[in-house]
This record gives sequence, structure tokens and C-alpha cells, in this order.
Amino acid sequence: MTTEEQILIAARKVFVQKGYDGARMQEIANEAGINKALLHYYFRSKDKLFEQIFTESFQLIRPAFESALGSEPDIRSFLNLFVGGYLQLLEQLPYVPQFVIQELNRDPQKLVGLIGKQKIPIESIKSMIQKEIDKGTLLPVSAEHLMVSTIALIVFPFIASPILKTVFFNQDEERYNHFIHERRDHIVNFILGAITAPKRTQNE
Amino acid sequence: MTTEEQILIAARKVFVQKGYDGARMQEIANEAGINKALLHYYFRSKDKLFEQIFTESFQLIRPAFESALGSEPDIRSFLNLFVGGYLQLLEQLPYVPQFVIQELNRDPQKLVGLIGKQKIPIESIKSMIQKEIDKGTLLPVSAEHLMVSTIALIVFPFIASPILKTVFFNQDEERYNHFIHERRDHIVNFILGAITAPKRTQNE
DNA sequence: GTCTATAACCGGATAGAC
DNA sequence: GTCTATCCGGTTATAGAC
Repeated sequence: MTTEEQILIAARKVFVQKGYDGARMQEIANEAGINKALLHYYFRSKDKLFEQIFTESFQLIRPAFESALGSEPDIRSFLNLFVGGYLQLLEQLPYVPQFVIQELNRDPQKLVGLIGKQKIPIESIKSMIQKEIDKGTLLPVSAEHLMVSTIALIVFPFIASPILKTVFFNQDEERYNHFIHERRDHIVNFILGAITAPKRTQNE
Repeated sequence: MTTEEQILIAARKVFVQKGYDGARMQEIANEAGINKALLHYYFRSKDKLFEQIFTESFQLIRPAFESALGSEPDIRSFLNLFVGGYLQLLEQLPYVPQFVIQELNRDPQKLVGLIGKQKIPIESIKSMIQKEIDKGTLLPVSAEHLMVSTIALIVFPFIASPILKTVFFNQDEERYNHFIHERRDHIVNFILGAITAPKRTQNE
């Protein structure tokens, strides 16, 4: 492995764990098994190194609508695939969402500029939804609210795990893990229940 | 206003905005209109001052189930009141949730110890839910998942506003504010739709 | 490319006058 | 209680040898 790769791996670990303000170049150097001076040789400054880690982190957790959108025929299959896929991703990167959000709140101007205008293909989702609303099989629902709510349900437990462990699970690690494992099914059922139009009743 | 109160107001502002690592005693002093030495006279250290601000911030946003629980007869009215009340609270304190979560992730051991075991009366909610499940008017749902999901739907847009503005609203402040104002109704409808048992259809 | 040594600065904390 | 001046450790960044 090249030195540059070692540095990036170390920087990833330290920045994600400590945030920009809490991270120390010395700690990154130790983690990479080199010394501070070499960090500045490869990346001019703490800022430059951070920008690289932040940008790649944002890419990693930017919701990947595209893949799920192309392959799925209706909103229900799409949501099912999306929720499962995103949860699986976050299992590998549990601390990245909190890192990205924290840094975006610290310096929105600079960092939003850095990631550019990475919009989401909300129009495709809108048309997918609209068809079923017209057919009457889906309750009228805003695509923006639906997608923000879906992401909230998926991501929030990863961001807020210490507070959830405290107020809901009395610091019981075991019960919290069990909760997380049940989460996928709960979310999918929750969302589908929320947006599916009820069948007509006998009196209607 | 006493000097101590001025300091606390300034510290609140700076700590919530910048976090522990990003906050500077000098900035707090400036904000309070005094000098650094006086900060240390009133609060021994940055740590002590921070602990006070963090503890009170946690109290502020700890979900106030108790009030809504005592007064409401069924889970639907309870959720309606809870969502509305919490959103109204967060309008006044939009940056506090991200602050508390950020700090809890930075040093869970110490800060969880600080806030003690402030559990939530989940048992009252469970019994409230169970009655309606038995009657068949509510889908079987775990109280923990329901409450975590409810809080996620409420709090997430406040934590993640920069990222939402970027990927969903193309930095359009106007459209984002409109979105936030619609949010209460969406959340309540979403949750009630998700947990309400469908009426029986003609074929059953 | 990699290292040691050090410059230059910053930030929390304290001493001591008023 | 409040201030000015200062200490001291830590942090980023660079100079220069190998």
C-alpha cells in the first residue's frame, strides 16, 4: 500500500471519529505510522486533507436513488429496495452520517460549495408516485416529504444512538442491537402503511 | 442582569453553534462583554462551563412525554399533541438537537454519566397502545420503534437541514421553509396512517 | 520521500493589581 | 468582582539534513 493511501485511511478514521476541530494531525500521523511532516508533504494542510475526506464521505452516504430507481417498477418495490440497501450501507459506515452532518453545520457555506449541487432525481420519484395516486392505490403524498421521512427513519438511529440507548434502553447494549436488527421490517411496514390507500369499506 | 447570567447566555450561544472543540473562551468572553479571566472566576474551567450548558440543553430537548401522556386519553391524541408540541419547541431551539447529539457522540462515557439515567415512561405508552391493539383498531407495533420513528420524523430535518437544502431543494431557502411548515401535518398523517388498522373489506 | 528540529501561533489558565 | 499581563502547553506548519 502506498503512503498516500495509508494517510487517507488514517485521516478517514480520525476525522470521522473526532470531527475537524477535534482531529489532530499528530494522531493521523501516528495512525498512519509516519510523522507529521510527511502529512504536509502529501497534503499541503489540515484543511486540504479534510476537504478530501469530507467530499468522499458525502459521496458515500449520499442516498443512491439512481440504482434503485432504474430497476424497480413501482414505488413499493423501490422503497423496499432503498431502505434495505441504505441500512446495509450504514452498517458498514455507522459514524459517517453524523460526521457529514456535523461538518455541514459547522461550515455550511464552504462545504456546500465543495460538494456542488448534487441534487436527487426527485422528478422520477414524483412521476412514479403520481401514477399510483391517480389509480387510487396510493394516498396523495408529497415526494419530498416521503423521501425525507424515509431517510429520517433509516439514518436517525445511527446519528442518535447514544441518546436512544440512554432514554429508551437504559444503556443495555444487547437490547439496542436487537432493536436495530428489527428496524428494517419496522421501517418498511411503517412507510407502506402510511402511504397505502385503505380499501373501500362496506358502507361506501 | 447579573454577570453570571450574561456569561451563561454567551456560552450557550457559542457552545451550541461551535461545539466544545470549536468553542473559544475568548469568543464567549467577547460575546458576554467581559474578559477571559472573569470566565475562569465564575466557572473554574472550559469543561465546567460546558458541562452546565450541555446538561441544561439536554433537559430542554429531552422529549417531554410526561405532560402529553397525563392529559390524553388515546394514542392518536397523544401523538398529535406530542408532534405539535415538540415541533413548536424546536422552532425556538433549532440548533440544540444537533449540539446535544454531536457532544454525546464525542464523549459518550462522560456525558451519559452527566445526564444520569433519564429514562422515558415507555410502559405507559405500551399499555396505551396494547389496549387498542387488542380492540383491533391499531396494528401491532412496538412502542420503542413507534416512539423512535416519531422523534426521527420530527427532529431529523432540524439536524440535517444543510444536506436537505442541498440535495432536495437546490439551496432554495424559500422552498425549504415552506417544506418545514407543511411538516407537522405530514408527520401526523404519516404516523396515523402507518399504525391504524385498515377496516375490513367486503370480501372478508 | 522521509526524517528531526524548530518556528510561529493559539488557547486555556493563573498571578496580581485595583 | 473585574481588569491587564503573562505563563505554558499544545498545534499547525516549515526548514533543512539524509
